[in-house]
Amino acid sequence: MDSRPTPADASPWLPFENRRRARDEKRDAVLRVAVQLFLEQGYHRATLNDVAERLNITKPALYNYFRSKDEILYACWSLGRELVDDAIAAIDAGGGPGLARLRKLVHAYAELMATDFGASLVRFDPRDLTEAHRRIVRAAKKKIDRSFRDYIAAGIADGSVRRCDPKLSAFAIAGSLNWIGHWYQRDGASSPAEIADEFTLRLTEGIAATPDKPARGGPKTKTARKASAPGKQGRKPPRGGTG
Amino acid sequence: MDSRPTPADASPWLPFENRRRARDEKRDAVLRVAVQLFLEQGYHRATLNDVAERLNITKPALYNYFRSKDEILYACWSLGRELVDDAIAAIDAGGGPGLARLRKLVHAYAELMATDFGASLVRFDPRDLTEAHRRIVRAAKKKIDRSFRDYIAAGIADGSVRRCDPKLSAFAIAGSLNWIGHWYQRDGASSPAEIADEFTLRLTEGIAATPDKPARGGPKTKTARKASAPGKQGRKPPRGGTG
Amino acid sequence: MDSRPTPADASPWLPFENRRRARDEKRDAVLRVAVQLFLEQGYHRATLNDVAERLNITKPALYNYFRSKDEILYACWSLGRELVDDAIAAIDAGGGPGLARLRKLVHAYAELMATDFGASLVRFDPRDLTEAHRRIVRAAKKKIDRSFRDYIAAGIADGSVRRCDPKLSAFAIAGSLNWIGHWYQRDGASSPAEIADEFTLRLTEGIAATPDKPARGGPKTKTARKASAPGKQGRKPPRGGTG
Amino acid sequence: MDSRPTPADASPWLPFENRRRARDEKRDAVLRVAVQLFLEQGYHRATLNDVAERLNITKPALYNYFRSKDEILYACWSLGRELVDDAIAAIDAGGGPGLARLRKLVHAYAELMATDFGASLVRFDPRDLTEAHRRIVRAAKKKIDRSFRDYIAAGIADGSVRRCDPKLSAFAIAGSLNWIGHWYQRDGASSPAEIADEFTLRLTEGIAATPDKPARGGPKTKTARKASAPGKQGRKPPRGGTG
DNA sequence: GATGAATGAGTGTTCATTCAT
DNA sequence: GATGAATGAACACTCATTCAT
Repeated sequence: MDSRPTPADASPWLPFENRRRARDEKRDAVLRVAVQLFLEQGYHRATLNDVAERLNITKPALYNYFRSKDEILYACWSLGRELVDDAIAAIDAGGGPGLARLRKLVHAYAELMATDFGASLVRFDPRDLTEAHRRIVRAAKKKIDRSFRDYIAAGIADGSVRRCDPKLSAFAIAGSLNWIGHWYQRDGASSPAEIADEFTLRLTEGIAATPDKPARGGPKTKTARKASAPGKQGRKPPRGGTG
Repeated sequence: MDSRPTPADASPWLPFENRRRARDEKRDAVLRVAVQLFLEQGYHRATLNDVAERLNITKPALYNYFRSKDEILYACWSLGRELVDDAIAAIDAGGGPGLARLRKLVHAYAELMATDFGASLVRFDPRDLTEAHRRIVRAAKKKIDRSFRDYIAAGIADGSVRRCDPKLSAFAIAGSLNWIGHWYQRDGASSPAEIADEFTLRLTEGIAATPDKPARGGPKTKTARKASAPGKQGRKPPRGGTG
Repeated sequence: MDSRPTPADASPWLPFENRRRARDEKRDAVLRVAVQLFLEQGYHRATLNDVAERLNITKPALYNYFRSKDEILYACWSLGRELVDDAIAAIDAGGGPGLARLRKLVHAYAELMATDFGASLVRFDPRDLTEAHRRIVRAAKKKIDRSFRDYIAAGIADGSVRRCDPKLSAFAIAGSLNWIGHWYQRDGASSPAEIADEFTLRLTEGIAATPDKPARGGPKTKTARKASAPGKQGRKPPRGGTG
Repeated sequence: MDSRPTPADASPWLPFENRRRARDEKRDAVLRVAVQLFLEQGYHRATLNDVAERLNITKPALYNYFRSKDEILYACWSLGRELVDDAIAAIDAGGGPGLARLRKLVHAYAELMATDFGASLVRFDPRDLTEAHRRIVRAAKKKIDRSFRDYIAAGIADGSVRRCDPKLSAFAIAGSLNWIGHWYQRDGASSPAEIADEFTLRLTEGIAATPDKPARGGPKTKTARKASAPGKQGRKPPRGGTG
């Protein structure tokens, strides 16, 4: 048995396997493995050798796809960013009252935080990037923050959200969500969908105009909601909230 | 102008200065500089040479006070932990309804997150520590988390807090607070006290039994609350909530 | 003039030379240079830089072949051990009376002590090795000692050796031989073969059953025995016997 | 209980003890501890801190008695040398046939090899000394070797020793003896006196003019010779002769 | 496209030695 | 005489990166 987190067949370089998959596929494989390793061991402790080893290739081969270690880091982050951007774009496209949109974002963001690339967004240290990339990261984060605030402001305007400071509220909500990226573990007690459901409810009930009466579950998930009556204590985030 | 964050006179080794301060004072100076540097540049990028240089000593001199780099890291973290423990002890000693205690904790914790040693608690990576220290860290974090939950549970019992899942709520609150350690900057728009006041209000209003009517300001701070009417947009967290 | 003991062409890394020799050849070259340097300067005084320099490579390149300095030390020792083991195996395979086998061993061992890898066996300090390797070393030494004793015991049994304490006699003989590793120098007055001949004679005459009548020269060497009549003072160990 | 090899009271700096002993006494104490540590751990692994610690003093205090670490090493060696010189002087003063004197030397030398300062002579590496000291060491060793050869030559002249090559014989004998310094352990099976007796017998029986008839025991020791008939297997050197 | 081999720059750590007190 | 503190010089080891093949 192979106890490595990534099943060996995730690597397009597997020996005895067709080695002619598209370049992009290989690039993606590098990122999948890298993001995992970076999260698992931390960027500085994880060596390119580790990455290469898990891919059944050698270290210099990585340089066919990336120019440097920090470029890999950036690419990981970038993939995570795309996910958030897509989510935001979809929500924006959907329209609806501010509170609904906020809830959709919270839900999507929470789920993303439970993915490798999503967690990249908050667990990687921008100081490991080049200045150029660092600037891009800063801008992207600002944009995401903007969305939170905009939805809240819109909600206030359309009456779905109580009067409050959008900046600060966005801030508190995002902080809570970001933290998920630090504690979530695949083998934890709660599934990403469950966590997302709960956080959607909890993080918005405080600012909803009509407290306590969201349609419970907001953006529906196909999640098997394992018999937890609303209002009852049921959700179980795996570890302590202090990280 | 000296652009270094620590004013030079923070070092007991300053040339031409009285070198006879106590050993503990020097040890503390090392920690003050180290925690700063670790936060500023990240643990791995900050070298012991950097630390020593800022103290006007040489690298090996550090080994008079600490046995290894990771021991310095642990000592920094340890100091932060003491601060939290003291705060919790004081609150426990004070008694009062669950909600009041929760607010005190939120307030104290938020303020701590704006200090170097406080931020250590959430910004240092336990994987940089020895296994022994890592275990201590884990236990301490669990204990802090416990306090959040206990206060909430007590609040529910005494009627000061609405029925909710203590675990999850503690989780959301602590997540939001921890995040402060990641974005707070000394030169930001809001003072630690202001941030603490706001977070105390916002993070607990959602679960208070009688929403919207906290005595506004919870644990009073002597903070000059610069004319910001409740409900109006006044608080200014420096950067986006997405870290 | 190049005063270095190893002629430059011993290095497969010589500049402007074909660099494509086999990996094992390079590994061996490292060992050849390392053992030399370790004997010459002592393990602690010899740095990996020294080793690398003599090989026209850089220090980290050594890590392609060995994981640590002490692993190099062990590998040197290990090569020496193989030589002894082979000699013993050959003698065991050959059979013959105890005394004859003892003489063969003394002869072979003496000659080995005059080689770099042979001297490793007695000049390297096992305390520089890891515990695991140290155990192997101890076991190997015990096994060699065993052979000396067994041959003596066999000799007593078959009448070729006088009655004596095999343990102690083996001890005295081996001690004398081991010491060769400490004083022998390539540029000394006696060749390894000469030394081996003499020691074979002297160290066994005391315990031979029929004193004074070994076939003079025991295991014949093709050594040019430079006109030294038996009984006359001819052999010239380079330096004093006190090391 | 104190498990350290040297009883604590060997240190003139022991707390609560009269601290006013003579300077030389302290110097000697340093040497006693140093030689022990150097033999125990090896010169390079033993730090001056280790030495100081065992003496209940601090590292710089050592510099009151010695100018450098290698001077301590030399002083240890020097003490050992005195012991041998004294023995030789006594033997020379005593006169007697060559064989008798040789046996006295072998006996005395063997016993010395079982002492810390005696072992210094053969276990310390002269390359750790300054060039000046190294020269002294070389000269001293030559002189000792000279004595062995002289006694043998005298023995041949007076008929007590069989015709042989004095140089080589001295060499083999001394080698065997030196090796004792490498394997002797205080807690071994044989006492120094027993070892000395045995080696005196064995190492000279081969070259005695009338083999097998030494007055058994040569230079008498008061050693309790635990019932071991001559010629029978009785002596038990603790470990293998291969070091 | 991939690799084996090599490197340069750096990092924590050790330790004999010095010096002001 | 003794110490606490500091230092300089080294050293083993790591790792991202390069390059000839």
